[in-house]
Amino acid sequence: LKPSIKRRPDARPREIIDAALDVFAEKGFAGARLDDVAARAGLSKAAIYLYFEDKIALLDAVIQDAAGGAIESVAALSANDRSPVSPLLAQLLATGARTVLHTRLPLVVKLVISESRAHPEIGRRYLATVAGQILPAAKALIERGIASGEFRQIDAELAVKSIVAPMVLAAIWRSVFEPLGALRLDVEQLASQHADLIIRGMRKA
Amino acid sequence: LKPSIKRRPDARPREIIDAALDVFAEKGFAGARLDDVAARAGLSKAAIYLYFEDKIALLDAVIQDAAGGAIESVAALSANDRSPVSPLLAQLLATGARTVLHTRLPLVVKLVISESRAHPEIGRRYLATVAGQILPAAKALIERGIASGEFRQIDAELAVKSIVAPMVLAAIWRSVFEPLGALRLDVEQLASQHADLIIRGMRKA
Amino acid sequence: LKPSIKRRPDARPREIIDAALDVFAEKGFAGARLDDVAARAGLSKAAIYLYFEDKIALLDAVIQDAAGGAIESVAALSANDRSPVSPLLAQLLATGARTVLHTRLPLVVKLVISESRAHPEIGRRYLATVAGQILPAAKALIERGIASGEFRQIDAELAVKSIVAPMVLAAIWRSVFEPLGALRLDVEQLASQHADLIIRGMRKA
Amino acid sequence: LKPSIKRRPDARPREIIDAALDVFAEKGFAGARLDDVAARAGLSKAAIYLYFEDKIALLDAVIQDAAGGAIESVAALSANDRSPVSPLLAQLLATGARTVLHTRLPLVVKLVISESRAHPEIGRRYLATVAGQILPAAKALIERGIASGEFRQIDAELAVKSIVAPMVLAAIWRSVFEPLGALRLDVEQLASQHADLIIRGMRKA
DNA sequence: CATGAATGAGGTTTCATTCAT
DNA sequence: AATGAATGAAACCTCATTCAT
Repeated sequence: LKPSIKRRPDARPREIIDAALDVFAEKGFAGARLDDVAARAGLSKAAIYLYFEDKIALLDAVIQDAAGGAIESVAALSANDRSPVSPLLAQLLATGARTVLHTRLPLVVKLVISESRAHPEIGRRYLATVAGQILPAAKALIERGIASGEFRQIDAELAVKSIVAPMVLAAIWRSVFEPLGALRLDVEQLASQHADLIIRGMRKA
Repeated sequence: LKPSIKRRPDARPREIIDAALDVFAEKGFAGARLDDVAARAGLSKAAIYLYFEDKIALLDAVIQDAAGGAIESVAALSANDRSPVSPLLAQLLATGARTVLHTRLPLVVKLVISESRAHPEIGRRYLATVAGQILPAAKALIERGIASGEFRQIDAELAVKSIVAPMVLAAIWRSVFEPLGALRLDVEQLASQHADLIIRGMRKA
Repeated sequence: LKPSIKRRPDARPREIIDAALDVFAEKGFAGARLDDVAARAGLSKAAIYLYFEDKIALLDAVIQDAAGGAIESVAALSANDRSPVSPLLAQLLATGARTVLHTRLPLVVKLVISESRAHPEIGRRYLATVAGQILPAAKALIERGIASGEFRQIDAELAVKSIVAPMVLAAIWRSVFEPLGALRLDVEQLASQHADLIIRGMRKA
Repeated sequence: LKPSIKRRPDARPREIIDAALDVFAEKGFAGARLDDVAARAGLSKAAIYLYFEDKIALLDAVIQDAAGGAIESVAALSANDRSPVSPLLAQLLATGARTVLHTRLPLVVKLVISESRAHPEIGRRYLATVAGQILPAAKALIERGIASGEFRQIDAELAVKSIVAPMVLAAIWRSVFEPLGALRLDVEQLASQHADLIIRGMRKA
């Protein structure tokens, strides 16, 4: 909080986190070397310790950092209260597609999948902040649709998974398989067609 | 200095692979210690090297081993030629659910997701053997449904992803989030309801 | 966890090389433990890797380091151009004796003999730098003696070996047999008497 | 000592020793793997332990085995008592050359040079059996030549080294440098010319 | 604030050696 | 007599972490 000399007000942690996400996603947490993180961030390895207690504290920061952005996206949905649900779901998937395409959340998802077993606290924190926000929000939407007669009587909890699963798949596809040479996945098309299929599937009659 | 234990037949590679899958899934490949693999397999660390060239050869074996089983499941589907497609898709998902529940494929899926970036050959081999078998088979099914007029004109390639995505999600859920304390996912119900939703969604009018 | 010791200038590689030569000469390359090298150099084992890629890179450095010194000794000889050759040969042997007695080249010679088969590049590098300098220089000297009528018509190539062989023997004797308890060899006397014998042997009539 | 069945009366140790000499000479003692020795001898690694206590016992056997042959060669020389010495020295060198060319003693010499520091007993045994026989025999010859007036008053101990050194050099050259691609050394020519040079050098006036 | 230098702890890999068959 | 299977011990090498500057 001291602007001190002429210096940007510490973009440092940002840069380190960004670099770390890249390296962690590429090599895995245990396989990543802080030397590489430092090099990519343009710092010395020792400098990382000025901003982060630990290698694992850095992992935590990387994941929590991404979590923040993800949640905001969904907040908007809960607001709209009385409109029909179907367009909102379509919009949810479209937003998901854009997030998959234009943010680094896919890398974080892969990272969480990879490291949660070995570092449960980190997994739990992510589960609480991300999954714990998005899934209930979506579930509420579906329940509203059922209540309003827009949808048939279905299991809302499971329906949520049916809806979001392709976006998870897309995140993995892009962060894992495309770098391997797999065919590029058209995420927005997938989101759009999936919304269409699922909404028809849930509709009454 | 005791070679001790009488040579159990040639279950050795099997036992090692099983132990390794557990440890790799738990700690990640880089984080796993061969000591732990050996202990869980009831061998000395050095004995692993009698059967596997390398730590990474062991990873490869673990994944190829699981791939084998996964593929057989799908072979059956291509056989049935003239029947309507919808029940086959439902059956595909049901089989997927059972696989997720009763085999260790979910662990392998997580492992592949985690390690493919750092070890591309392994990822590619998996992609070729597993994804390369299942996805085309399912796609062919859907195209047949479209041709026969059972389904609307939709993008078959994307529809496949819509169909299988929840099973991927289930695999991750079980292998990653449930051990963290997440609510248990009823995979068979999910498969069943998802089949219902998607098939309705794809049907003509 | 104590990086301790203040950075001594850049004597580090020197110190490591010196320590390594001792240990390699004593235990052989394969039998030498980097722990011992490190201890003798007053560093941690890991520190060696700050300066040398590899154990074998260290061996290479040890040998190339010694090669440098050895060559300079001979340079002087080629300079004197018109003087009679015999005194130069005597001087060559005297220099050889001093080198055997007062430098660590004998250890390096033993090391090269020991490790060249297993590490051919290293042997070849030494052959090129050391043998490739000394032997031709001496041969040129002898040919000059023959041309000037100082010596009989003999095979110069072989004569060179006759001349230098006792110094090689001396190097081995001192580095291998004396540490075993063999009688001390008076290298300077040997050089002197050998020069006398060989020069008389080569003289005309 | 039981011819038992129809089997050769145990050529086994021989074969193992021969194989071991090759492998030791190539990789050095510490770098050699008993697996390789076994493979080259056509046995299993474990079988070696039926004939030799230890890896080092095998090294000892290898060296002692070669020592035996070497000594016999020289025995003949001491017998001839009254003849002039010069031809005997020439013959000594000729025999040395043949030994260098047609036996595996050069490999043993290199091995002794390489391993004596790390395994002094072995070096000492070799020194006693080989050097301890040849050098004194040669020295006696030279002293006889001095006494009979054939040679000048020279230091016999050193003269011996002057005489044999080229054969040591030849042994090293052939076992170390020629496999590296160095020019082939004509050992018999060297022995012959060297005998000529040295004998002229020692002669009176 | 930043880093070069250093290291302890630990992991993979190798190998001489042994035992049961 | 012979071996395949097994292992303890150790060696090389890496890397997160720390301190002096």
